[in-house]
Amino acid sequence: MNSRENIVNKLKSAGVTPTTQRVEIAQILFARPQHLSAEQILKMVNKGHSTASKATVYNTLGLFAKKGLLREVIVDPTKIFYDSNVSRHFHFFNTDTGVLTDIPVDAIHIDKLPELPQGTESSGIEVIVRIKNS
Amino acid sequence: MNSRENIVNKLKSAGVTPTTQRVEIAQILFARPQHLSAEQILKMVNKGHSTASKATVYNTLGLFAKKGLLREVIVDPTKIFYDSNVSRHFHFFNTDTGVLTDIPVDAIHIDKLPELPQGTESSGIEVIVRIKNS
DNA sequence: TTGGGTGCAAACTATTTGCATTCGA
DNA sequence: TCGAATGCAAATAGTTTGCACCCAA
Repeated sequence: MNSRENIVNKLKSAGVTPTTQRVEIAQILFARPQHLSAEQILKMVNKGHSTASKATVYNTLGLFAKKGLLREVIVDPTKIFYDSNVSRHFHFFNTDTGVLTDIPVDAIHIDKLPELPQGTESSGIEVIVRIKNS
Repeated sequence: MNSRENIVNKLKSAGVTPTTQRVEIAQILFARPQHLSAEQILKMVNKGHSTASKATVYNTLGLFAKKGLLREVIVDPTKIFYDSNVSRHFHFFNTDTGVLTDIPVDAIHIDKLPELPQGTESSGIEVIVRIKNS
């Protein structure tokens, strides 16, 4: 399902030129919904066939996020997580283990939204439930 | 109201030894509810009577957060915000301006909470509404 | 061929750490 | 006094940038 061809098309329809490195990175990310840091992605890419430099990985992740292929999750002050699931959902963040887990959208019900400050529009709502081992 | 004496007592009751630098930092933070970065606090301290080094500011903020006097707000990958309002509330984060604003607790209603993963307990729920200038 | 993409290394920034000095109960 | 707190500078980690090279349309 996530054949190379599918990935190439996914990138194209997002307006991203499918270069060798970008396809390699995309194949890793979109193999399944997951939360990865740039460093993890860099390592995974370089275990595979093609390689990519640190700069290219960062550039690519930033580009994918801007094009809506990825979601940046900011929960840990030391690094950004990239979430290959861009559908609406929330997160648990375990501060002991550093592991990010999904909360399905229907597990939290928000029935009232605040008024936005004047002159602004929403670009997304995030719910993070911080947890620790008990 | 936020006299030096009050601040000293506040630190003491939180189990924090009230040294010169800590009291100075606390006076700035608790003057009113606000969201400040470590850098801003460093500058503000050093405009005042006493001074503090960068390391002391970071140490102090970390200590205050651990003791529950401050809340760390992680919304910007480049820096941590320290919120002197520790009562339950949520945040707007304007990604254009970098400004963090409070959302009163009653402006959002969450009527269903997710089950936590086994062996974990919650240490806080955060809601961040990202906004941009329209 | 030629402009976007890539790679490398250096730059940058926020934060942390090691260690000698100083402060305060 | 004597351990805790501080200050400084260096170290660290994640991320960004500058620029020369390269490849694919």
